Amino acid sequence: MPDKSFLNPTLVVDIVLFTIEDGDLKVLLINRDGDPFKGFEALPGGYLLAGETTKTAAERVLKEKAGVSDIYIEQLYTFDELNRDPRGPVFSVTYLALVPPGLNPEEQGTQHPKWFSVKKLPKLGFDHKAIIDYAKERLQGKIEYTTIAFGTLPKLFTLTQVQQVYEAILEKEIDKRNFRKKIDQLGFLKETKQTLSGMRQRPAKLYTLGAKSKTIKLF
Amino acid sequence: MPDKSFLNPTLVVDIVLFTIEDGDLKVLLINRDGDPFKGFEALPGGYLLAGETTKTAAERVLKEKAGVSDIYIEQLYTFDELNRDPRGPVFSVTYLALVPPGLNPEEQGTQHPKWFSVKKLPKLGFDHKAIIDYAKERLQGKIEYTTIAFGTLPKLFTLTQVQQVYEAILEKEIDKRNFRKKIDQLGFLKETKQTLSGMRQRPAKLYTLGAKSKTIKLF
DNA sequence: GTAATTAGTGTACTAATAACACTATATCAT
DNA sequence: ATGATATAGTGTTATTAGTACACTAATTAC
Repeated sequence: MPDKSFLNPTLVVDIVLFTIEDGDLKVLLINRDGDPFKGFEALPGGYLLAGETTKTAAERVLKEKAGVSDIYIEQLYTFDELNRDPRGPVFSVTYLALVPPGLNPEEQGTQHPKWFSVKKLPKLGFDHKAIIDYAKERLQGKIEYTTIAFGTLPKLFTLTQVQQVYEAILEKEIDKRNFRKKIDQLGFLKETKQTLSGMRQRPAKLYTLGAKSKTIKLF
Repeated sequence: MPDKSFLNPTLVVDIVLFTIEDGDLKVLLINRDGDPFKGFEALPGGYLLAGETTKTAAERVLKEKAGVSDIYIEQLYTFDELNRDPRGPVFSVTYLALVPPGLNPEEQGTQHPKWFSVKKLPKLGFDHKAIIDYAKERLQGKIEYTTIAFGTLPKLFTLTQVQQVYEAILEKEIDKRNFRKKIDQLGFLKETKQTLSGMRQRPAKLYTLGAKSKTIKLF
């Protein structure tokens, strides 16, 4: 066991919760009501409780602060710059999480979290800007060879919605026919008999994510 | 700051140091001379010292236990199962590191580390088997789109050596002409005027890694 | 019933990948 | 010296994947 010359930093978790809204990748942030970085926005996060792993703690924080559970979550990176918190060495085990759109976190959480487009982020406390950038890179990387993108979609979705997710995350336009051709030949989507009608246009077929869909080579 | 109901686990670093020897991916392990897991092999690792980040600590441990420095190293994952250490909650921030072959760690380190092929690992303590598996997956993934493989090669190397590294890491054979064609069209290797002679065959040209070589799309 | 809006579809060209075998140049043995 | 051995080095063809591009279909709104 470590003696006095060893360092045992405080450990926290911080979560980068993304969603796609209006074709834009958005991240959930909470305005800090105390020092340090009072008045700045910051990622939802917190300390570990006894008996918690970092993942359990991250899931609890998401439930408490954003009212979400049972969503896609994966460990991102451990940020450990010694001066990342002015109070002393606080290492942050960070998580990347995804929710479908339509969630109104302001009504759910206790600290009034809000969605911000990653394209115009406000002033952020700590190293949270770097954490969000890293999370975005991870998401952009993994969308190419996993089905992670479907974490931002409801259980039933249209092909246009899928394409919009890819376009928002990759920040580029994709040709509709080529996109559908590739989705089709990968064969991990299951067509349902339902359609999405009520729009002022032709109804779109609804799909679900099939079984064999974790590490297929995508784009 | 956390009060008594918060958990502040002990933090350690563990390093998965790989090399390629005889066409095989090998990992450096140290036989444990104390409990827990006395007599089992384990990854080199240790506690943080005051003023260290996890990366600094990992580099120090590598220097102390394997006698290596200035090598490729990247953070891998933070393992935090509550029962991964029988003594209590000990979270491990793990690193993936690479060295060129030819290093004899047994003569360098104080605790007689040895190379083991990842294909036939001995009994390992803690969750170190899972950590090595994860490191291997990361390496296999990153070799496809980065130049990480060159971390296991000396500054000057032949194309055959490069191919052997790819074959060892990906655990499959690659066609020589197709391999060289792709390496050539990616254009991040610089031919030198030196050759590797003294073998009982035609001398091979020696190459170095060029500048623009971090995130090129490879295989 | 006509305008507006998004859903849904195929073909031709280009680029990347995969399969495949021989010649070149050194050392070694005699 | 010369022939055997061992690895270095090199092109072509066939297949597969990726890219560019424009019209018809089905619904709702007026």
